[in-house]
Amino acid sequence: MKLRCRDTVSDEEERALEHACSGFREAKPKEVLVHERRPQTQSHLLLEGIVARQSTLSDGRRQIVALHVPGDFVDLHSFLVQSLEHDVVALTPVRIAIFPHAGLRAITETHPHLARMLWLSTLLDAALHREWVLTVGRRTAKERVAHLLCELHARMRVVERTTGNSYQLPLSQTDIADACGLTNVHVNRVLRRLREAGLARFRTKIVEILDPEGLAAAAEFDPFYLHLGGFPR
Amino acid sequence: MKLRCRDTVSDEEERALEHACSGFREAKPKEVLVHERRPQTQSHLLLEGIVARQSTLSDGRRQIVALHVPGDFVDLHSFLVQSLEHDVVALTPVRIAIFPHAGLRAITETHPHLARMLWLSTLLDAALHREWVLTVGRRTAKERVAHLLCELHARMRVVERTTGNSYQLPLSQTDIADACGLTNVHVNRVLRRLREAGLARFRTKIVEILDPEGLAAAAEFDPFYLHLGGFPR
DNA sequence: CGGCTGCTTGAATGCGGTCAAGTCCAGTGG
DNA sequence: CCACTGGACTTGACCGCATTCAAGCAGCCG
Repeated sequence: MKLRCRDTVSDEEERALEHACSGFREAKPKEVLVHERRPQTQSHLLLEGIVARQSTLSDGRRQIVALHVPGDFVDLHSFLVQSLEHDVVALTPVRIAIFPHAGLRAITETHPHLARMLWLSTLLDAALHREWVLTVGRRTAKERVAHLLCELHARMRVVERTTGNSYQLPLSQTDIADACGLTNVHVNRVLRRLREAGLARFRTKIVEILDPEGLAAAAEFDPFYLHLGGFPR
Repeated sequence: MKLRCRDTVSDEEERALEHACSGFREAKPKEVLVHERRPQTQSHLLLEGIVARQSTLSDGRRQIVALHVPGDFVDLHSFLVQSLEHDVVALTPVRIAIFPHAGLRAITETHPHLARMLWLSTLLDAALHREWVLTVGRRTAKERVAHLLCELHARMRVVERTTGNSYQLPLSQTDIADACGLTNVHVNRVLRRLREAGLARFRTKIVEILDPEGLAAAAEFDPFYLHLGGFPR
């Protein structure tokens, strides 16, 4: 639970955070963990698996607005906005830690530094959102998929879910398409092109990055926006 | 400065906030207020005018990732992430209030409720970002432009910058294009179609919404994501 | 006056979507 | 054991929305 090491977290703060956790939960793929527009009284920290935040237009067009890997606070923001404007859905089997809002609120009253760290984690979410706006707004299909593979590689590595240049990514091509603002058919074609270009491979739910520099160049990926550097807050 | 009335702000908190403001600044269109990747020591609250946060790919493709209207804290997040991954640019003549990070940090130590309000404002930013991901990822060109006009109308109304169903929007069509992930040429065509359909008009830097319900329907616009409802935090 | 920026419109191009058919499984049940 | 089923992946052919390229126009300013 001490995954958030962009700044030092004291033992006392770690205990305060553990104290705010009321329990755990598991869920299966496709299960909706949080429904949009329903008042929430707790937030969720992802321990294992992958979850998506997604919105759907009336005619069924679906967009994944964020993907989360283990260690991410999936809906910390519900603590202050009460109800979400999107669904939170498990894409794989997941394990989750639950944090009632009352406890989070108490932390903001008594542990300002820890509160800033939590605030920071929502700011990093926002930075990811902005990069995604850039991606779906201006990058080509090939760049989008390549960028997503690079981003997830970097984020998975932080939480030690990679083995060298490959990592498990138990998503369907349709999931990737909905994250990139493309169709599953076109994602399939793009993945083939990436494979044929010797850049990356995605099969049997495993991503292998064959040419890290080449893939990053093709995506114009620069991990700066992940703000991985630590400094005192 | 008491624009943030989603929850009550006490006199004492208002004074604390005013105390944290170190001064003011003006800038002309196209001026870069904050450069990406440069360490920051202060944040900026927009008082008058419109600013954009934008990223640019190496070949010049530009994406506006956020637009700000008076009353918005443009880069409050620099307080915790130190340097931004995007530029902050004035699109019109602007007037700005400056808040050194030290003062903001002090607020988090001594005014937990005010700190939560500031945190909330960054969460609302993130909610806007997510809606934009949905927009550029899944909406058609016509829907995108219509949605932007609706969103800005709602946001401008909150800060009393509207007169009935019209408001000043001193942006170029290229700015709108870069916000919507389109080209200026196509935005021009879409605006014509919106006008011919009797939905909205945008000329001489003024937006007139001729058919609010029709425009919202065409955009599938629902202001819920703006989280305008107030409740205690 | 020229020069610049932004708006407008037309014609051609192309990226990604749509539609459709077919393949490859893992799971299920006869 | 194999037939059946459903879901995800793959590939091809065609289509269309938005881009690109280009030209012309309007307003503003030195």
